[in-house]
Amino acid sequence: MKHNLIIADDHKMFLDGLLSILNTESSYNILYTAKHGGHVQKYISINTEEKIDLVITDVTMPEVDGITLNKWIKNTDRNIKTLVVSMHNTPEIIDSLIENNVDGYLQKNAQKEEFLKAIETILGGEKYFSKEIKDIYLQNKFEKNKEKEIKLTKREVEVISLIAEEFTTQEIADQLFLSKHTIESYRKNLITKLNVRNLAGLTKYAIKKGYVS
Amino acid sequence: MKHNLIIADDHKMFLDGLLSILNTESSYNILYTAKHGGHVQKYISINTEEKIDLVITDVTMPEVDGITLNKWIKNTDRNIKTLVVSMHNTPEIIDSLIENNVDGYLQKNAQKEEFLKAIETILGGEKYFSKEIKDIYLQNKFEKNKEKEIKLTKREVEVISLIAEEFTTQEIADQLFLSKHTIESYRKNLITKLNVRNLAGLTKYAIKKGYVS
DNA sequence: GTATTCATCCCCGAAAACAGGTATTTAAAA
DNA sequence: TTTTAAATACCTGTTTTCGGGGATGAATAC
Repeated sequence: MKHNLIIADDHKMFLDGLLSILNTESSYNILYTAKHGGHVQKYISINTEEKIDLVITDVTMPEVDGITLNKWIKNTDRNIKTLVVSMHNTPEIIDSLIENNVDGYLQKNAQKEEFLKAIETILGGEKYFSKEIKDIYLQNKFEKNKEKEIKLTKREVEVISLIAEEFTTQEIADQLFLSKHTIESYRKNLITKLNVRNLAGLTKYAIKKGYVS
Repeated sequence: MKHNLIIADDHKMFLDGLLSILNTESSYNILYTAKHGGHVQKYISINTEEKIDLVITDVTMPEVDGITLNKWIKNTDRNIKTLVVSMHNTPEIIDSLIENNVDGYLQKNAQKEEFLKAIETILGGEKYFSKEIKDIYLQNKFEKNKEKEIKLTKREVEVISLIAEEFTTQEIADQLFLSKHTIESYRKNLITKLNVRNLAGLTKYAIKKGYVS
């Protein structure tokens, strides 16, 4: 049984290349090609009865881009797979697409073999991402996690250290020549910032970080 | 200049042996021998002007024993050295004597050479204890320290663990199916027992002991 | 040059912790 | 068997923490 494909890309050259690859394979039936996402949306909306297996789309297109198109398709209940093919691969684009359940992502400079493999994989129900894309995605994820790493200011470290050394708010205020309200604020902020519940949590954090022994 | 000695021992055989050893040394002058401590006390009390350098005494004697005698001698201002010689060496006896500033302690089965060495050492102003006695004393000290080590009961460990896991008193009570008053008691006892000031201290202890990570 | 972060200070009310006891029952140890 | 230790529970206060706000000046970053 043939699979029905739709292709959206505003670069004629790339579109032709892709078509020539797909035409060597007898199992793919190109239903429709479009220059931007809006056309694809319209086509899908009209042909409600037609089985559409896969939409291959570029990211950068006039009017309705690939990101929007993918999101739109995944919001239908038609079980249409999506394969995004792009020239520029920013982490933001990849992130957004994966967040919206895209089925695959390739760079445009991919080889014929990889295109066919990606399409096959996706039609088989699995996801396909090129190695480069996976790397970009993960690298970005790690960096974001790093950003999420809680950074305490000098003062906060001072305060949490003294807290873990069993001093009360008032005592810490006296030692640092600050108002007790200030220390209270620090304690409160630390509890929120470090996502703990109380002194015990603060103390554990301080020990883990080596602020106290 | 000869040193003046007094010997107290209710075992004639040992007394004779000791005398024979000391008589081979021309520098010791045996002032007096007694069968129990009371006689020594009386002798010392009466002869206030006489220089008495050393009292060698047994521990187990009728009426006034060696421990009492040592204590009594050390309470005078006569600077009289004491050497205790005993058959049975319990840590309690050794402890008590050292506590009361005894100058030496030997086992009765010591060799002639050790006796002489002990006496010389003591008369020279230093303390002398046989190796065995030192070992018994230290071993006992270590054990007592171990006893002093704070031991938490099973329940206390449970409670301090939960405290360090940032649960409140009420939450811990609920988890252990106990009254919140009970947990409050535990928290309070722990603070006292572990000599800390607050939750932070309890948490640090729990971490050090590996109750939480 | 404006937005954000840092350091600082303040208020309030509820909840929890802290300090200082006492008391009962049970189990273990001396 | 008497004493001691452990586990449990309660009472009365005071202090501290916690969670929710808001505010301001100075420095830093974009």
